[in-house]
Amino acid sequence: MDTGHRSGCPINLTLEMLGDRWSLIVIRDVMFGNRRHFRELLSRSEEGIASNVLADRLKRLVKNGLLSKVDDPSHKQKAIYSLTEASIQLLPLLAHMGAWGRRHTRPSEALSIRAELLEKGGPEMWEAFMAELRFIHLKTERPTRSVLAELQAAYLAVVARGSHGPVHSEPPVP
Amino acid sequence: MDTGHRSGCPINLTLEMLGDRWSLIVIRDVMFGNRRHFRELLSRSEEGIASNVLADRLKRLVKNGLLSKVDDPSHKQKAIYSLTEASIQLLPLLAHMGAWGRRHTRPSEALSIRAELLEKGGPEMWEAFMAELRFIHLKTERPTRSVLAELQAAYLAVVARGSHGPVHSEPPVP
DNA sequence: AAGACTGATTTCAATTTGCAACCGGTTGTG
DNA sequence: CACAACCGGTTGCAAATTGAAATCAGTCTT
Repeated sequence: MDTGHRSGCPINLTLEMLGDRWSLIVIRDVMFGNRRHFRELLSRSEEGIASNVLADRLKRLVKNGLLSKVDDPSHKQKAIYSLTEASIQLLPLLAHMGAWGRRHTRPSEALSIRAELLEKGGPEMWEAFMAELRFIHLKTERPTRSVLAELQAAYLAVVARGSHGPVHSEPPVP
Repeated sequence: MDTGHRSGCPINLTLEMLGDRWSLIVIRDVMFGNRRHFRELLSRSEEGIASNVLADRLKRLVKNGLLSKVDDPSHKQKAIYSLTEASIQLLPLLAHMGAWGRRHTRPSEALSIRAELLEKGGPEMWEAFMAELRFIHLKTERPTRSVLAELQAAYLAVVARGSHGPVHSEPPVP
């Protein structure tokens, strides 16, 4: 009865699914940057993922139920990637990861502002964000609060204030 | 001014430090299993890390300030690895990871019980655990509550109750 | 002195990564 | 209609990383 897993520990199983250098970067870009197409994920990310690695990760993430893929009706060749309930529930994890990174690494100021906001907002803000993500990706009812807009506004304010990293019309993810 | 990093995003920097299949497993074993020596980490883990990979990860983790290494006075060749404040602060992350894995993967019941307890205990329990970890690894004052003992007891109770995975005199980490 | 135990290192094959070029089909533009 | 730009990938290849097993020299126990 070999399941192909190293162990049944929930932390280990999570690590087997997401424990590499790119999977969570992709999910972060979809979640915070609302990148929904292959090319957007490929070229509009700070980190510069290679196209073959991106293709492989998207395949894996879809297979593992962390992303869903549908055809874009407006363009026969386009695919739209969406978060699933499972990946939406990764938000607290990403928030903690951002908070930890802000304390224990040397992040750029501009790219930290969202992590800071998300940490200060706490679980209440996370719930609001998750509700918004369900609206965007799972077509549930539109919530009143837009955390995405709050984060975006905060980022733009920091960038406008000084020279804190690269300026784009469409900002990078936190 | 190339820092050698892909980007200054706190999530990315955290991923550069911990985003691989083994680093967090090692920290988990030190944290929840109180494994402090090379051999303990090598042979008493469910997942079976290879010795060269373990040696490399320990080196990296020490270099990055997530573990500290001191000589064991009782044995000239022994080294004792300890958590640092930075890695102790990874506890909420590991707790979330366990909670997510419990919901979205198929973990074994016995190995899930600690994740469940840690999730139910919430931030209050995490703080108590972190205080205990500071006592164990950073020699701060002994706290009254021992979360480690609570988790251990719960695990042993589940194992005793039925055939839920392997039985060891020293149980694996959650 | 024997033997087990310590934290590793070595060797080698297999896998994964990063990089660049490329692909056939689709779309918007002149 | 011609054509360039764009679409989600694929291919080929070198370099780096990983995994498994054997090995090592110093240390402790008996």
